[in-house]
Amino acid sequence: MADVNVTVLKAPPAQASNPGEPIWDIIELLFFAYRDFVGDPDEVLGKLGFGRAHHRVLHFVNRNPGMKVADLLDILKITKQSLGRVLKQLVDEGYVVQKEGAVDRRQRLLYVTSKGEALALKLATLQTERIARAFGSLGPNAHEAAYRFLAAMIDDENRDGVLRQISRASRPPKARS
Amino acid sequence: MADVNVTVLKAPPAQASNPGEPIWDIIELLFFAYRDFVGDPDEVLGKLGFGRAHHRVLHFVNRNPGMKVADLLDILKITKQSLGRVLKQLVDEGYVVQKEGAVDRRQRLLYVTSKGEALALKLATLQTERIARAFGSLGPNAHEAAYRFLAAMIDDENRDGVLRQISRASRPPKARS
DNA sequence: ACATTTACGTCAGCCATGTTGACATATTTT
DNA sequence: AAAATATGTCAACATGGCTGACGTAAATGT
Repeated sequence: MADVNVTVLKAPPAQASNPGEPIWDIIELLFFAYRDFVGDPDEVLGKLGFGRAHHRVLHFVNRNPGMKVADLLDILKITKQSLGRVLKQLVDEGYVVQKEGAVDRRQRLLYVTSKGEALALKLATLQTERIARAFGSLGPNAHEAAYRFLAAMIDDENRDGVLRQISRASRPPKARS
Repeated sequence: MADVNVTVLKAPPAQASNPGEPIWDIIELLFFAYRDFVGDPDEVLGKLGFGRAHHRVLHFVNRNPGMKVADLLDILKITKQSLGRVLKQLVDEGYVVQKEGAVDRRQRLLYVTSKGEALALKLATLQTERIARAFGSLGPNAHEAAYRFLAAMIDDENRDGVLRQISRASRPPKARS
């Protein structure tokens, strides 16, 4: 029996949002919540000589095996030079491999190794524990509420693409010869 | 009549959370939502030669007029050297002023100028528009749901302090001679 | 009264990770 | 054959974290 917190907090918003006035509470909560959220993996990453940039690359490669470098650049919205630096380290240390594309041999399709998958899972588990703890302290529809709120916060132009990518990721192992 | 989006999206979570498995959708949505959220102010800041570090300092000084430097360091969790760099620029360019503490004259209490307040408000308004748009596309209790989710995501040790700080911020103008 | 602690500032240098710009190489497309 | 595409690389620079050392003024403790 895990130590699950099932207390349903009755926390009211700090303010009634007057029209036109900044929504200070959500602005600040996003800052604090995100900082704690991304802070969890830092200790593990630090021991390996990696940073958050490595985490992001490893995460998305793990979730989208066989993705192109260009796709990764699109998701991360950084330059290929910035990506190249951290990607090279991940490849050199055996967390990621690049395979020549079968159909288009210019492509270097990205895959995690088992070592990389293990690390990605370890980091995701840390973050999942925080999320699960939060959901446990809220009502039964907490997951759906969080999903809808976060999805609605994404740029209109990106939202559909992101949601599609999230739902299809890690479904078919994208069988490759 | 503003162009308010009142469509209530019926977006289901991408996955039923199997126990012990990473909650991939929320992990990724946090990444994308936060990136778009903090991206809004960047253009404005860039024109002024400022970055996100300046934004954070300006934001919290605006919200907590008269705060001590030590308090700001606690909130931001950075070193005084890192803070000093951006704070000095904000002071030099007339966005923030430091006043000697009346009771403890070692303290340099921080206040935004009217120029600083105007910028803080401009940036907060950009982010508020995104949040309001999101809430508009969700149900009537979206604000409370988001508040509770984000609060639950904060470290247990910090949560009460953060919530207290959020609720009392900008209430009393902290009258000062 | 004097010693210590506290609040803050500063100098110097390092690191991680973002940027632009230019150029190279292999491969596919036209 | 020429042009476009996918990727890599070199060089230089900016931002914003960090550590360590040191300084100064004011408050606090004995």
